Amino acid sequence: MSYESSPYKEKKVISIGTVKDLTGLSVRQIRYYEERNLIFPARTEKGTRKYSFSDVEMLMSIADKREDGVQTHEIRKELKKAQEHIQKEKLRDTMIRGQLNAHFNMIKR
Amino acid sequence: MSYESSPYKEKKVISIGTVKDLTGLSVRQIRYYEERNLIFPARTEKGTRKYSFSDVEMLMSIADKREDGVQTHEIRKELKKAQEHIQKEKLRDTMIRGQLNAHFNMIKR
DNA sequence: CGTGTAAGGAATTCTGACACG
DNA sequence: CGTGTAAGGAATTCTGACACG
Repeated sequence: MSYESSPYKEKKVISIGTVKDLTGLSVRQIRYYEERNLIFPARTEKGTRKYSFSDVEMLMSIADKREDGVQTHEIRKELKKAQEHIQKEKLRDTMIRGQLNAHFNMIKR
Repeated sequence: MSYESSPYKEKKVISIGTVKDLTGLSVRQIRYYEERNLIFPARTEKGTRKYSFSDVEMLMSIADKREDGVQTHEIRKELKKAQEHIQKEKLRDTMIRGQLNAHFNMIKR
């Protein structure tokens, strides 16, 4: 109950025009939400943006919040909080693993 | 042990240039394999091709076979066979379901 | 058969900027 | 703040065709 792990969901392969079709947002809006650090598309060597399905979902969530009058700055804060939460979870997992390993090593020797 | 069901794998959102990068094939080759009915990209209203991750995987499999000297015509035949097999599986499932439903209905009444 | 390439045109994407409310 | 738009340029994609082995 923590990780999404479809290999396809995170792959950055969708160009901005397709993202526009998928989300109903304008390319202007899509680029602007990037400027506000809400999404982080990859770039090809030539500089064109590539989005993942995950990015598309995030954009739809942003669109919902914007419709409710939430400002990008607020959305940014929520996002940061969510990311910190994930970091803490990872750290906790790492530490539990460390403890378990320590125990096993004690037993084995 | 029958169906692939990631919602993302089948969605046609990748343009031909990205498919080229993903597969290492030339756009000429990618279009040619379509002409030979080995892949079936979608088209946008403007006519540009859109591929799914599934298409990308098929292309990689085609590339492997071509390297082994298999002609597109042969690959086409294999593909047709595989598709017929899937059809039969679906039919069998449908009939089993029908039988089961018939049984349940008998019991219920 | 399978692939490369040049040709011409249409559609896409990019950036930086001005406009508006 | 959030979004539209016109501007200029670069890169993408499309089709039909000729070339080659």
